[in-house]
Amino acid sequence: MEKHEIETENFDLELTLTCGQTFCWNRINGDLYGEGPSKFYTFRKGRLLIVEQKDGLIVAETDLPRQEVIEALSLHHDLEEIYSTFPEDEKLEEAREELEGLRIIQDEFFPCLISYLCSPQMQIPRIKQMHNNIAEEYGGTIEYQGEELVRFPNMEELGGASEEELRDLGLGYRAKYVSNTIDILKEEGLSISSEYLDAREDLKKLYGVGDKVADCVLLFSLEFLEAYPLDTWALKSAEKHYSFLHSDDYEEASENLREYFGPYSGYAQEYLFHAARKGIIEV
DNA sequence: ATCCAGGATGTAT
DNA sequence: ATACATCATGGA
Repeated sequence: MEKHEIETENFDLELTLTCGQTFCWNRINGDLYGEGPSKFYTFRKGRLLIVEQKDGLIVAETDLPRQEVIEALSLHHDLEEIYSTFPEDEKLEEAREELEGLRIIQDEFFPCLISYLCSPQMQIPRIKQMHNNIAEEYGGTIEYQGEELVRFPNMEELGGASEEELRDLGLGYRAKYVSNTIDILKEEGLSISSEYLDAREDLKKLYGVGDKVADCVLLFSLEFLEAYPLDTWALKSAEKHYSFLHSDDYEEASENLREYFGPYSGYAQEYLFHAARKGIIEV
């Protein structure tokens, strides 16, 4: 594998990978959400990508081209430019200061989609557990310095799994979401509009994909940075701190929040979501 | 035991 | 359009 060194500013690898936005990365030699060295891996295009941070330097080991590493970690995002589009907002600035270096990263479409199909009514560590169960059962492993690294399967590989088998991995009723969605993808394919609102409707053609899951996939994989996923945390937070934007109707609340936070609303959502979860701002 | 977790679907109104 | 039950599973 080649080694790439990439200088970064305003990037916290540990925070970015462990905040709950991605289920596609693992910690080497430890639990992603637990203790262990700040060294992580994922697979992209079937190839291993290992990353660690040494101060302002990102060191990557991979056979992937350098540009792929940059895109995987969203190192091409200009955070100052993004921040400059935010409204003057006390809660957001508070969250942003506490979460310095948190970026929204871009995972591969298929593993991202599958993990968010598993997300309804489920806690974040358990979604990660399901993701890894699927990887261990249907993907492959590569040995790296004595440790078995798990690779998430592609659509063809996971397509062989029955609903019953997926259920046995702990997916519960979400097993049907995964197996039906893979059937749809294999039989009909899916074209996704470049327009945000249309893209969300496109994704909702998949079984088990509603507004929230669609927004997550759009934000965390397809780089629609205006997407504002409205999960229970975001809703509680919006209800408390942004009651003038809140609505019980998803589309109405979404529209209000996106109007308020601007073209990079997804970044605002991520800071507020994580701040709420960590208790930085009360919910 | 009862409740709840990054919600979505099916059905009845 | 809107309301409501239902959907698995495990941990608190």
